[in-house]
Amino acid sequence: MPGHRSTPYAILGLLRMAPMSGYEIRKELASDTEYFWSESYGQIYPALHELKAHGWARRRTAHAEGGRGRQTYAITAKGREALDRWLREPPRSSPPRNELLLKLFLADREFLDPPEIWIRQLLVDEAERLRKLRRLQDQLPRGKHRHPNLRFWLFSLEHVERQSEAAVAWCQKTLAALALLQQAQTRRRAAAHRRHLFE
Amino acid sequence: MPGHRSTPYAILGLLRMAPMSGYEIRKELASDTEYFWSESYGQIYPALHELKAHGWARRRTAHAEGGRGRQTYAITAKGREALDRWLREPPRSSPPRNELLLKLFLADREFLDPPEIWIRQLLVDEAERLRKLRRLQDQLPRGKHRHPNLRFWLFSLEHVERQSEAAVAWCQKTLAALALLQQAQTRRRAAAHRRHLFE
DNA sequence: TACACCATGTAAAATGTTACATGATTAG
DNA sequence: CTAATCATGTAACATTTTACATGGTGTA
Repeated sequence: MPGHRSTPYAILGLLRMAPMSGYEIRKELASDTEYFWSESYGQIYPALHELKAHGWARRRTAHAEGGRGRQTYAITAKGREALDRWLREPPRSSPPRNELLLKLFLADREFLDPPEIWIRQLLVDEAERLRKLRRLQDQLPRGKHRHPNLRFWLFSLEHVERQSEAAVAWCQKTLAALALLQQAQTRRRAAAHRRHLFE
Repeated sequence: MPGHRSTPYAILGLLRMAPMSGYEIRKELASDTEYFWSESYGQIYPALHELKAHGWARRRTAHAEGGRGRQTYAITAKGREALDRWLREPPRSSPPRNELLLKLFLADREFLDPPEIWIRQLLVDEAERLRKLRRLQDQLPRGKHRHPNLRFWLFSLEHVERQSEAAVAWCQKTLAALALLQQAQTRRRAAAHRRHLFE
């Protein structure tokens, strides 16, 4: 497994919890880890083939001859070793890319309305995310979920929660600041209009 | 300019502030926007050629015949229009990918030391980032920098600042929780050791 | 029967980083 | 003279998304 790509390891990590199909992996990633990790089918299926080719996972074809049925993958001993090695390496952080902040940075004076709409939208989204997150945090400990390391999962969710809270607070403060700027702009324009009328 | 790639527009945005060379663009992106945006040379130079091909930027070859000298790019009227259109579109957000949180999620019970080291490191990094950020926020308003929209730049920096603060708080809380877990683990192991001795 | 969802996969395009090649200019 | 920095660029590789193709299974 060359390169320092994390996709195969993310999948391997899920397989260590339980044998799974590509479709199920997708679902897990779209629910349990949606706040900090995701993969598309275009990544998952090729990665599963690689894992099999490396002997890190075993494939079992459930019912139906000819290979079209459901394919379940299980981690192997070699796979466990590889996963352990990877888990011990320090996590890599990706270069920051936040298009909203870039657009704010590049925006022109007098360009107030679009940012206001985006930030309002972000506020709605983050508030909704926080609600879902807190519901999940509540359900997790008492729920049907038996994650091998619930405690660490909760650490991860708490990180996301704090990021979301910070985003909400920023939105509120920035919307207030924008409202003041808009008032000033409106007054300036009205004054210009009056000057125009009486000239 | 096909696709919804933001690189050419980020560059165009810088060119609207002042004509610049590829090298200078790199430097701006590595200082002014380092906290929320960056580009590598491998992106910048091809993008500049595309901008020129689209008539969104004009190139002037400074001194030296033969094309090897410094190449300065300036935005054109068409470029301004394109940038304006792009700036009005809502920002796209990228799917979340945080390898630290993924590793925590995948970690095994009893696997306490590596996460502790990573989080300690993150705490150091975020604290340093906060210091630099706050120094920048202080210098910006009174400094030599005459950004066309200082106010919005500060909004962006404030977003990063709040994210950093949230990260620092999470690190501290999580380190404390980990320390408790480690103590419990040590006690468990000592007990096992005593059982072993007296058996 | 039709619709929703289960399920696997590929190809192409888009996107991005890294390493390298090349040479000029400037400060000590 | 030498090292650092200025400066432009390309090729190879790595990564990721998107769109498409294909068909099964359960249920109203």
